[in-house]
This record gives sequence, C-alpha cells and structure tokens, in this order.
Amino acid sequence: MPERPSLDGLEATWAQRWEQQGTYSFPGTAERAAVFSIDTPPPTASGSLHVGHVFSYTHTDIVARFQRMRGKQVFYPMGWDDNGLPTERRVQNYYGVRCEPSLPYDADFAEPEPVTKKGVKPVDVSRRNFVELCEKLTAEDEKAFEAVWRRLGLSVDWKHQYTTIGKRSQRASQRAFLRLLAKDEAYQAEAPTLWDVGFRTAVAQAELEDREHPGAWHRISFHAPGDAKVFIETTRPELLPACVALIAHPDDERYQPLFGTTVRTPVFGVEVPVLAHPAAEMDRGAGIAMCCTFGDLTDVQWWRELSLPARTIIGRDGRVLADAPSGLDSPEGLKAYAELVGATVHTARERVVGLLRDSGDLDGEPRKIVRPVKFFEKGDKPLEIVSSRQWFIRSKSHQDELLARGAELNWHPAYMKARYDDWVRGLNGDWLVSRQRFFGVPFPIWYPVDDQGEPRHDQPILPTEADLPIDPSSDVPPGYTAEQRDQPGGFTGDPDVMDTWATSSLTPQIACGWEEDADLFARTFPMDLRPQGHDIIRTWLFSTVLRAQLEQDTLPWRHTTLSGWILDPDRKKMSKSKGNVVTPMGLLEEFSSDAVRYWAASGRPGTDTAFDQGQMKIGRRLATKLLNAAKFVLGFDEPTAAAEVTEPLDRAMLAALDDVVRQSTEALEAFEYTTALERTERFFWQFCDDYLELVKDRAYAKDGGAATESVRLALRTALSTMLRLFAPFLPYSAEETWSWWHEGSVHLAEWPTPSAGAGQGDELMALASTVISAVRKAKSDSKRSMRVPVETVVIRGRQATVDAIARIQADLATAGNVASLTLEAADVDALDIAVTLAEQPEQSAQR
RNA sequence: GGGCGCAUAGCUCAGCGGGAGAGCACUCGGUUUACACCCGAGCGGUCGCAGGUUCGAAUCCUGCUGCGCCCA
Repeated sequence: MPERPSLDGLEATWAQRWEQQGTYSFPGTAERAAVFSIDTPPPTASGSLHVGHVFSYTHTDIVARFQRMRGKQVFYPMGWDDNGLPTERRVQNYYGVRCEPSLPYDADFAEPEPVTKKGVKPVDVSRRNFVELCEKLTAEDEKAFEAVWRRLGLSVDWKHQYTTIGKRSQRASQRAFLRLLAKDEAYQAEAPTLWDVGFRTAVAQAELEDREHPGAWHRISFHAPGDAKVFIETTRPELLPACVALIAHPDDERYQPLFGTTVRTPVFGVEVPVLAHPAAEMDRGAGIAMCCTFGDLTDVQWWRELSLPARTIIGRDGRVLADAPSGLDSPEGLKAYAELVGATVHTARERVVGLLRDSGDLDGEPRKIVRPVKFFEKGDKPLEIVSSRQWFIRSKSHQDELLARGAELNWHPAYMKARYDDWVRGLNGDWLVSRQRFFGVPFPIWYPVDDQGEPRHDQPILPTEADLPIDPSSDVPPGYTAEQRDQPGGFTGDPDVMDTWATSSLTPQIACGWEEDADLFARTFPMDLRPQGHDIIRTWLFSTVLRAQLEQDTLPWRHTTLSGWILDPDRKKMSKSKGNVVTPMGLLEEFSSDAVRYWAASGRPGTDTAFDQGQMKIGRRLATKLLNAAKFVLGFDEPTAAAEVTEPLDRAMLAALDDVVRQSTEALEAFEYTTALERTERFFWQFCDDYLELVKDRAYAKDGGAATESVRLALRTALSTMLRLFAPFLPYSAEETWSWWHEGSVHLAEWPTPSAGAGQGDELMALASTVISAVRKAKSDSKRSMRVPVETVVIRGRQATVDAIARIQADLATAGNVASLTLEAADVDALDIAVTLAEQPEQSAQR
C-alpha cells in the first residue's frame, strides 16, 4: 500500500498485468446460457478515434465487466472496419494515389511518401497495389486504436480480433452470399439504379439522404397536333432528349382530352404519348410531368408500370452519352443532341435551356426554387439514375418477418425500435449490395465469355465453399486457364465488390466463428448484446437482423443498446471539422482513464451527452478519493476472526449498502449503468463524509473491544463491496486498491449480493447525518473549526426517533466532540436539535 | 408533411402522482493524524407556455412554443 496513493501510472501497470494474466480472455468452456457475448461495433479504421468512441465503448465495457463479475464467461471480441470507401478515400488522400484497374500489378511498387501539400496530381496505381496500400495503412491505424482501447481499459479479449476485409470476413461474406444465391435470396438484375457520378458507384437506399438543393422550374411547351401547345414544368430540362412520355393524373380534368394522344418534344422532335398515372401530382408544377430516362424514382416507376421505352442519355460519369437514344432520329433532333454530347448534367441543362429559348419553347424565365434532392450521404453531387447490372439481396419480401424480429429484440432505450420499424415499413426495394469499387470483398463469381466476347451473366460460374475466399479478378475458375481470362470462349470475373454493410451485417457470424469454429459458435451465437449508434439503425442493425434471419432464421442478438452522440459545449454534434483538438489519448493522459470513463458513464443509452471536462475532473476526484478511503480503511488492524458487526451504526451502514447493491445490480441488468454508478457514488460519498467521521474514534481505539472489532469489520466489508460495485466503472483504481489486500483481480471477483436478513439501514444513517449536520452547521455558522468542543446538544423528537438516536448516541457525541448529548421525547413534527458550543473560541491555542 | 426524443438552480443532469434535489460554479468558513485532487456551511428554481384529469401534477392527458434527431 503506497504512502500517497495516486492515479498516475495505474493504466500502464494494470493494462500490462491484465494482458499477462489473461484477465479478460474468454475461457470458452461454458454453455451458451452461462456466456455473455457482445457484438462489438468495429470502428472505422480509416477514421480517427474521437471522444464519441470513448464514450460509447465505455458503456459496453461497463456491461461486460458487470456480466463477467456476475459469473458469466464474457465473449468480447474487437473488430476493425477497414473495408470499403472510407479506407479508399483515406489511402487516396494519404498517399496521393488513385486506383486505375486497367494497370497491371507492379510487384516492385514502393510505398509512396505521405502527401503533405494539397493540389498534387494523384498517381495511378493498379488495383492490387492499391489494395496493398489500403491493407498497410489500416494495419497501422488499427494498432493506434488498440493502444487507446487498452489504455481506456476495455476488457476486450484481444485474442479475438477480426477485420472486415480480412480473410475470415471475406470467407463469411462470400459463403453467405453463395448460400443466398442458392436460395434465390440474392439475385442480379439490370435495373435503374441510384448512382453517384463522383464515386462512380451504385448506392443503396440506406445510404441516401435528402438535401435542400437549389434548382428552377422551367415551363416548356410540347407540340400537339395542329398548333396546340402543352405546357409542362420541369426542374431537369436537360433530360428533354430522354423524354418518353407526358403523364398526368387520371382524375385531372385538364388533361382528359390528351390521354391517348401523342405530342412532340420541342427541339428534339420526338413523338411521345400522353398517359395517365396516379403517381402524377396534380398540384405540382403544371400537373403534367415529362417522364424521362430517368429523372427520379417516379420516372422509374412509370417506366416500369407503363412499359415505356428507355432513352438513356446520361452515362456513368455523369456526362451526356455520345450516341443519341433510339427514337431521337430527326436531323434537327440529332443536330441539337450533338451539342450536348460530353457535357455534364449542369452544362447540358444550360445548353438545352438555350436551345429552348431559341426555339421559343421556353415559356417565361426559369423560376428558382429550393427542393429536397437525393444525395449519396458521402457524395457531393445529386444522384443520377442509371441502368446497370447489380446484385441484390431480397429484403422487401421479408418485411413482415423483419418487423416480428424487431418486436422480439430488447431495445435500450425502447423507443429506438420506432426507427427500425419506420425503416422496415418504408423499404422500397431490395438491398443493392454491389459496388463498383476496389477495396472490398469481391463477388465470388465468374461468367463464361461467349464467342462474341460478351460475358454470359445468366450462366455464372461459382466456386465451392472450400475454396473461399476467392478473388475472381485473379483466381481462375475450375476448368479454365488464366490465359482464357476476358477472351472469347473464355471467362471473366465479376468486377464488383460488396458494399461494406454486406460484410458488417455478418459481424455476429464472423466474430462467433460461423462454419469455422463450431464449438465457439455454439457457445456464443446468437449473441447477447449489440451496442451501436442510433444513426446506423437503418444500415447496420437492420442489415444484421436481415442476414441472421436469412441464414440462421433467428435474431442475431437478444439486446441492443443505442448510444447517443457527444455534443460539444454549444450543443452541436461534435465533429472534427469544428476544430476540437482534444484527442482521446490526450484526455486519458490528462484526467486518467477512470476519470474519462466516469464522464462516459454519465451518458445513458440513447441520450446525447455534452462533452464535459468538468465531469472528468469529478471522476478523477472520485477515483482519488477511493484510493484514499481504501488506504484509510486498510490502515486499521485487521479484525480478528471472531469479530462480528454488532454496533447499530455499523449494521445500519451495511444494511444501507445492501440496498445500494440491490439497486445497482438491478440497474446494470437493465443496462442502466448510469443509475448504478449514481447510487454507488452517492453511498460512497456519504460513507466517507458521515460514516467514517462518526466511527473514526471507535476504529482508532487501542482497546476498544467488541465495538472496535465491529467497526473494523464493517469498514472492510463495506470497502470490499464498494470496490466491486465501482469496478466496472473505475477499473484501474478499483483494481489497485483491491490488490492491496487481495490476491487475484477484482474484475474476476464475485459481484456483491445483499447479505441476507439485513434490516433497513437508510433510516438510522439518515438520522446520524441529520444530527451531525446540525452540529457542523452550528460550528460553521459561528465560523469555528469542526474540532471545537460542543458543550451540549439537546435533541427533541418523537419517541421512536429518539430511541433510534439513542442507539448511536456515543458515536454522535464522539464525532462531534460533544460533552453532553441529551435526548427528549416530545410531540413535535420535525426533529429539534439545539447545539451549544463551548465558550473559548481560541481552543486551538492549546495545541 | 409523418414520427421520435428533449425542455427542472448560472452549467451538467437526477427525480416521473404526495417534501424541488445532486454535482460543478459562486460566497463564507476550516492546519480535524485517509484525502487541500480535502472538509463544513450558504446563496441559488412561477420544474418551457396554456388548458385538463386528480383531494393533490415537475411527474398523467391535450394543445402550443423552442431545440435535436429519424423518415418522406
């Protein structure tokens, strides 16, 4: 036991010892029911750790430590999400490179120096070189993350790690995909797809967001037979050459005569039908819309439901295609189209408006508006809709099952379930899982190439599960040779990779060793807990439920906890761009891990929490206080084996602590760690301020006999209990103090249980506090030391109250330095305490 | 436009049908042998607004306002 206990240095000492002693290693011997398994969110390796991570991961660790002490074998793995776009972007920016899939692999490629200045032209590298850079950089990032987690004191079993791009994840993703394919739960289709022209990839419904975007209504005339004009209004005049129909609501009186007729598009001179469809909004624009290939999802709906032709003009690069679409074949039309070829959407719009103006078909000037437009959440240009071949996983047809699973899951807090339900009910199609990117899990598929050199997508060649993972761009399918790649009569690999979520939706399966470690899987799956942010309910939580439903026909976990966000002091969501320079490691060093964890523990599930260094200071104070209180308690001689807790105040204190144990346990079982900490903390502080002061003299007594034995035993009993109650929250200071008088780790000690038959302790403890407070107030009011002698204390109260106080009279008198403490029974409502201090104010002079 | 959450002392928050509370901050005081990273005391609030239910509402219901988020 150190002379002056300190928090400094505890992290280094204990983190190392926990690792050496395997304190948190998962034994893997218990049956499923005696295991608590956690589906830890794999942090995005390419991002930086911020205080929000520290916050939410601490919450999970508190639960993990509690469950471990309750006797569960805790399966607490850690994953790293290094798969996908964020890593690609980081690698591009960090090294100043760009992936060019057409380049051959360069085996001698040297790792580029990190880019320090902006505006340097990126260097093209082959796909394989690019992937190698991704792997290298993420490995470094992951090491830095792990160092922070270890210092924070996460009780992760570091033997169980995975990465979402690693071999195990690739195998699981590909195996699960092949099985879905076999069950027809996965399919490919050539279909209109939301497309980000910046990233040049398809995006899924879950990755969309609406942004207010400026645009303008353009009123344009179409030409009906004779000289009649039909006016439509559109925000996307550049799609005029892609127009395939005009559409109005079937009930719209204004357009009844036109239904079934055709009109001619201005400038481009294409005959298009006027049709009726209920999705047309009568009160929007002119009430009649031009349907194009494709301006928005309504256009897609019309195209599909009305069997319209497709006139594609926008390519995957977001520019107007070189070839005019079928149906646009008049000389004037082709001439106009030629002026648009190669133009971006933005430029094409200006040119079409110019053409319309010249032809007199633009009615009035465009009217500027701002309206919601769909964006890829990571993109900066409005999404286009292009037709392409993509892979989908069926989800729309499983809506009812998914809602039932949502109802089966325990949500913390419960109201977060509404977001899941909203999302599942609002699904508008199947899950698009293919991405036209590079750093991801490839689809394990090849296609035969026919004699014309065209891939036969309808005859995919599949690997066997035993061969997984495979990369169809380098591996050769059975029965072919490498020379036949991309040759007529040969084969070609599917060029796409899976969306990141298609892999991370399998984290329970990956972590639990699905199809790779049957023993582990049986002991850990389905898991107990999925902690995650509420912002990714529609992505991660939803997709994980879907995958477990389709593969295992079960929920992937029993509970989910949704953590809130960290708000900066201005109540805004905290972000790097706000220039906040606090790094998690810096905080841990400044305040200590326990202190930062204390702050984190103040954030309840689902509740946004302010970043508050004040709370960290309080946490630091609490942890320091714990060290000092323990040193004090352990400074007294050990009670003899025969010692019993006999004194009323000691018994009351332990009884009150029993209540705290009860409440804390109940709260932690319900994932309400904040309540648990608050109860324990409140008790601990009262224990220090009142109980310790009341019993000090009795504990110090040289030949105090049974009364001294009683308090010494009570002190140690209480300390033992409190250390264990604090252990999940303040693992370092709890472990340090535990080590002063115990073998083994407090984190493997048994969670306290209330002692049987204990009476009500709160009442007597409260009475003791009331009396001692009155004495202190008298001293404070007369600005005297707490040490000053008190001549008399006269307490008047109801008989039962007075009787209770009588039982602790001696402790009260000693602690207050009271010469005469008398009790009077009286018929009064409130306790009346009269305190008379000794005369001589300058008592201290005698020392 | 639909939905969810929040609104309590200067700040951060607890309380969620019968006393308006904690910590921080602030003020005053204290060399008490665990702790000055300490101890004691005090100041401080029409519990967002308006109705309703109830013997009784910060707490339940309705509406409104403001903030945040989710979905269209």
